[in-house]
Amino acid sequence: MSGFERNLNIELVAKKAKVSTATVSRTMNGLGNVRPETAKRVWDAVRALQYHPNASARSLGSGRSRILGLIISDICNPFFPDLVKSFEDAALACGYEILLTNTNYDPDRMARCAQRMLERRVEGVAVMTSEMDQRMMEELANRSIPVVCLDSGVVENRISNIRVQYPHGIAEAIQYLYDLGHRRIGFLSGPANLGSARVRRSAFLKGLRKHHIAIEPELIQEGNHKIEGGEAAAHKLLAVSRPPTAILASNDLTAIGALRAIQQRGLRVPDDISLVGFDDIELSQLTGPPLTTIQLSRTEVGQKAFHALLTLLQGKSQRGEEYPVQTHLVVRQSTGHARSL
Amino acid sequence: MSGFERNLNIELVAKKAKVSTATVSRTMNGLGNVRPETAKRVWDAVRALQYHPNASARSLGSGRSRILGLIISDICNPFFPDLVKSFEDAALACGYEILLTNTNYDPDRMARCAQRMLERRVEGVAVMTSEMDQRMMEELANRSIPVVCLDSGVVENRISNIRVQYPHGIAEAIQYLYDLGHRRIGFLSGPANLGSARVRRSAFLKGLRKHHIAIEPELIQEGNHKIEGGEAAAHKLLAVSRPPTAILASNDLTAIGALRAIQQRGLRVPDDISLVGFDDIELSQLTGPPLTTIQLSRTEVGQKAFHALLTLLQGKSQRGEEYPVQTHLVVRQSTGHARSL
DNA sequence: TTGTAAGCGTTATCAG
DNA sequence: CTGATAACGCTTACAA
Repeated sequence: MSGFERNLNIELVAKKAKVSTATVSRTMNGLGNVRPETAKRVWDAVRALQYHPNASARSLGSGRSRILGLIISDICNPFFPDLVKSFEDAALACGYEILLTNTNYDPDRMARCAQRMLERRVEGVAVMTSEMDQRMMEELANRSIPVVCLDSGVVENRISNIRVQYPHGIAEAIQYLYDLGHRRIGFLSGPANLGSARVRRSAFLKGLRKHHIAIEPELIQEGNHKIEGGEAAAHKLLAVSRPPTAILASNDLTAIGALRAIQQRGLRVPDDISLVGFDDIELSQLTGPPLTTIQLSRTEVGQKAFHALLTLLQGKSQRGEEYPVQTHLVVRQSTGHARSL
Repeated sequence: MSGFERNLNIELVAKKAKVSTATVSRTMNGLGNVRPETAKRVWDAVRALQYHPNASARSLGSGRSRILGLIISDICNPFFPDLVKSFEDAALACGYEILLTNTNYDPDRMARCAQRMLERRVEGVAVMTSEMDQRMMEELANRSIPVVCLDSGVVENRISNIRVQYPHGIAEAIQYLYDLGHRRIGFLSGPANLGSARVRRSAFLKGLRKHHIAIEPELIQEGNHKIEGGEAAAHKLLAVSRPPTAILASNDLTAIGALRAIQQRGLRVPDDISLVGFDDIELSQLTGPPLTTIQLSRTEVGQKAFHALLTLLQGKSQRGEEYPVQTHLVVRQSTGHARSL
């Protein structure tokens, strides 16, 4: 039952099934041009020996790795698990393996990620982070590897882009706050060096202008997209001479930090101040009070990223495309009427 | 600057550096037996061509994949990201690549995970989930692949185990509740078919016995380690004729569900009822009130899992070992004195 | 220190 | 429908 030959390979299977290695290969790859009887003998041998073809040899022989790269910032950031899962499930369903790498927000590490992708000869890469650098893009392009980015803005040959429609959700949020009587609205931005954070910020500014609300620099504070950063930034925001009656945060973690800061100062949400997050991570339903936030479906991003890649991979057209993903306001309990002064 | 030959390989590099392919290989692998001058020529060529060795060919040629498998249940379960990250960081630092797979709590999918591992010829596997099945273990054993499990209990040749010391933390929690005057302590278990859930449950029972507290079946309800399950189970627990004054949950998600149920019933935590979670996921600091919980360091689990594998991989000894990971109570604000009746 | 050449386990082409 | 056999790109004795 156990007791095993040194190296189980296609030849042993062929021998056992009394066919050539070519026939084993054809059978296992379902190429169809094998007589059913023969195929059965092959499969019996495969099962009996518990044979699993060597993926490296397969890649080398066929010239196809059947691997897709997925680059994210940090799996511990609650934004990513859903995205990873949906991308992976879609890819697996199409017979692709995933090479998942984390940049940890570090350009050096991003370079290593890219290198690992190249060494494994991935057939396409989804870059769901903004640490992407130019040199890496070139190396991928030189090798004709399709890429899909998140919010990069560029669409070229073999480069597609998932474009999150920030303005829509943010406009909804500002309109909602405006209707509740809020006129002084603060913003807790993400780190200035982060592309998506900049886009969120400018969508916010545009929203204010639409309502003819003057933009006051002191009402915009920079966080780091983490709880601590949001907490610190919110403290600054609350310390100004005329603090805002409502705060919009660049992501939910920032909002949660703000929630903490607000409560530390003895203020209540939403009675004293309204708070709106961004992303709608699981966590935002669980805070006290549950967070009003702008939803961005990570599942949708992951699925679209995969399909964008698949299209580039199978497509006759090399042209990249833009895939929009909508955002919209989800009202929960962290927002309410502006307190009359 | 761009414009690229069809297939960049070691031979092109050798040609450019005016050496043999063997020398390129030796240089890039840092085997040391290359004259510095020669090495420089090689590296120059590598850089100039932007050469990245083909990992598949490498595996095939050397007979070593340099890949470690990591099997988890579900990356969206907040228990796992920390574990994955610490395992991965440790592995990367030692030059190993990771093949991460999710079982989604599904035995069929677990089988596919195992198959993918086998095809990729991973050098070791960390099975951090309990869907592990016997057949898979045998296939791995047949191929002499080291395995490290989480809470499996078995330690054999080439099989190590990370043993979480549940009893310690649970005893601490019960002692703590006991000192606060609690005598009726309920338990929200995990799914009965989950190994680690069963271990947690029996550690709880043992803790009760130590304090001579009678075990009442109606004070033990089964959840599913998710929020909804905890919520439903807690409702059952609160509906009995003499409800408990304190509840211990099998994991934090369950406790969070319980928190919800308690509040839905107009009760307050900890004034009316005390609540203790398990795991100490990030989230447990963010609930209202912050959750008293039993900490289990996922980072430690991930690191120990990797080192267990490394030991098995490098070790002269084939013998598996047991690696304990301690748990301990973290008191926050969801626990207080038992309400006098 | 360097080069030559035989694998490694597949796939794919080409005959039969 | 099936079988030989030449790639695929690297590593690693073995020779020089």
